[in-house]
Amino acid sequence: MDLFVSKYFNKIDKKGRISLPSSFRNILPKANRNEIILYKSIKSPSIEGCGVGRLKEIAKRINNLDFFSEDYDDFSTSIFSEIVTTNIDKEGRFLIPDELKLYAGIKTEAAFFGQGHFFQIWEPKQGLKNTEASRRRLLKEKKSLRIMLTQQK
Amino acid sequence: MDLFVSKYFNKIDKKGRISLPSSFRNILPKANRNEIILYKSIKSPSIEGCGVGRLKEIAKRINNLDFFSEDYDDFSTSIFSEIVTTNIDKEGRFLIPDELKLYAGIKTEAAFFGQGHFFQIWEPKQGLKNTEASRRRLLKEKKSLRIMLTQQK
DNA sequence: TATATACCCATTGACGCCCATATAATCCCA
DNA sequence: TGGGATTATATGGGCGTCAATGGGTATATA
Repeated sequence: MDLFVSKYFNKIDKKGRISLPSSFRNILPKANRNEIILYKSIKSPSIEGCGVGRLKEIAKRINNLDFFSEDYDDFSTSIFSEIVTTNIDKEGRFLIPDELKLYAGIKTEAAFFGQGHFFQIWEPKQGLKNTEASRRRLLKEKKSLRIMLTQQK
Repeated sequence: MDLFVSKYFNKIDKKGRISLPSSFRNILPKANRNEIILYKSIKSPSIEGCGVGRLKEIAKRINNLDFFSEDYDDFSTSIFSEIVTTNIDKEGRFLIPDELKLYAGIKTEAAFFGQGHFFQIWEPKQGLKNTEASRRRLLKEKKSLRIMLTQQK
């Protein structure tokens, strides 16, 4: 399995450390298993995270934009300056910067939600609420949902 | 990680020294780790900086402009003649020339914003304002944003 | 000599590394 | 196949190291 799936609820200790779920750690390439990137989600009060490989991919794409255009600056600023890298210690724990904790309303506990190629970190109650809301929205569109789920390759 | 990412707020001491963030220093090649180049940003009241190796990259980009255009001269003059090199001391600090501080409105504190292959130095409040503005512009162009953020490896 | 800058040393707080424990999961063998 | 033994995971805490910052002094340059 090379996708972030399932959800986990972990605690933040006195030093601000929290364990990245083991199954998430195992998805990171062995080369860069001790570092992840975090950034504010654009669409929700949550933190998104993934391995550093994804960042390099983004860097390449931005670098291909016209260097002297306004778009270049906007992307560069909004993405690079907003991204933080954080180290994972030998026990699999990392620090969530205060600014990001604030943004997501996280205090002593956090919920990890697998999202495939990345994951989200939520304040536990809000995260669960969001999951329910998503599900409800989907069920309202049963028709399209059925298409999604029954379609064979 | 070999990219300038995240943002940092450091102080300028009485002697005019300011610490280059540790994560930025580590990106500089060990060979030239005690020297960076600085220049006025063309598009904003900020200072841009990078390792000396990037000079070649900048030259290449300018070279790609039409040699007979006004832009070529303008960029060439504005950038190359404005570049200054500055040394980093054993503690990781350097001096920002007065002219550049003036240009960016920097007094006692400065904000470093990672921009991938280079970084920007801002007067803290203005830097934050600029980040917000960039983000707002990008959100208006949802299409391009989606391209940047959703594409998977 | 006066001003600027580099080098050296010191302080403080944050962070990484190491070790420890409890609980859960897995293994392994009789 | 049952159940003890081993391993893995989440969590707690001590302590040394490093980063950011301050300041004294030597060196250089004008």
